[in-house]
Amino acid sequence: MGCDETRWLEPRELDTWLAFVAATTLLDAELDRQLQRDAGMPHAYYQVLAMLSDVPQRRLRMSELAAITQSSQSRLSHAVARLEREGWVRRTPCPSDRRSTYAELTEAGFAALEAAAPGHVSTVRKYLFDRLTPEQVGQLHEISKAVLSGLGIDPDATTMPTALAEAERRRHP
Amino acid sequence: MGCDETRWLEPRELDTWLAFVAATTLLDAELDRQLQRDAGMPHAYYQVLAMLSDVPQRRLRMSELAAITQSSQSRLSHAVARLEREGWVRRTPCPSDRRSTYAELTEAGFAALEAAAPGHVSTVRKYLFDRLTPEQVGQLHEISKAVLSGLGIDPDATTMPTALAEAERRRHP
DNA sequence: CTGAAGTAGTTGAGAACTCAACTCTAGCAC
DNA sequence: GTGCTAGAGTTGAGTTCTCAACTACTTCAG
Repeated sequence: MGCDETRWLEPRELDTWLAFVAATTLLDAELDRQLQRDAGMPHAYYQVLAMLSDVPQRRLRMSELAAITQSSQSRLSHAVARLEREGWVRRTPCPSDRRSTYAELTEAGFAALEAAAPGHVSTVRKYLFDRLTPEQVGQLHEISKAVLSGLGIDPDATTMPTALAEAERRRHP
Repeated sequence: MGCDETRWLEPRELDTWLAFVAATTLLDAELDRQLQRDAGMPHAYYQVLAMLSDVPQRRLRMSELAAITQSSQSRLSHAVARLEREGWVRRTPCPSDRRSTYAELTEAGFAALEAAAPGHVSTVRKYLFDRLTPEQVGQLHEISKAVLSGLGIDPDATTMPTALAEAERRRHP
């Protein structure tokens, strides 16, 4: 019969897949562990602070912030609630659209980020960039962008200047 | 002063890092969503069943299983508890070492895996391998192995035959 | 202006994970 | 043998995340 239409992974693909899953799983765990231990926050929260720090006025609407951190609205809402309890982020209502809320990095939040950054960056170096040749960095960039576009994401939207332009354009089309 | 010894990421590296984090975060979320929706299990649990299915007798010691699924012992213990409640895995004591426990795939577990596999594989294809050229698959494999070895993992240990040999050798050195 | 549909954000319940503390067993020194 | 250190696994508390339901506001058709 015409059963089993599934196109399984070829051996090369399977090996690649298993290695890729293992590498990303462990790398992510390592990043979380380092940040949690040394800075008291998981990687996802670091990203929130980092994105806010890199933006004019150090504030963004919740939905913009969710978009550039690859977070669901719900997840971001819980995250910001925690960051706010910590005193690292402040929520303020948006005057022009009263549905919206600004998330704004506080001084304490900026200080926490500055304290966390060196350890985080050196972890990223240690486990990723130090192991790769310059060509491999380029390859990884291309591969990541290819995957992103497959997920319906404009690959430039993960880079701050463009991410902002995107968000801006979305509001004033 | 000689402060700020941190070697920050260069622009190329930063772009690569942001794209990589975004891609892996979203890809992982997509895999979890697909499996949770269509098979009632997260990706991590799928991996447990998949690894067990691929092994003689469809059973492994908990610690071996933890190693090849990149899981902490605690995480695996919780996971297997859930899979056991579901009737997909059975725990049996190991006679030769009474500290150890076997996790064994049940018939129902095998059936659940068989039912889940096509959808999972086609998601992996759709969002990863379909977007990559054959060269990029090779590059991704090399990059993943480089990262794994940086994490102190033998990259071959994610491939089943070798993973078993490793575990075997560890027991009878 | 009214109401329908869409957008922004929050909330609560439950699932999954982390960390540290714990039990039980093995292997080894003496 | 006795005691000591190490290994295998579990547990519980606390944290983060997901999903679905919800509120509140905006936009736009008519």
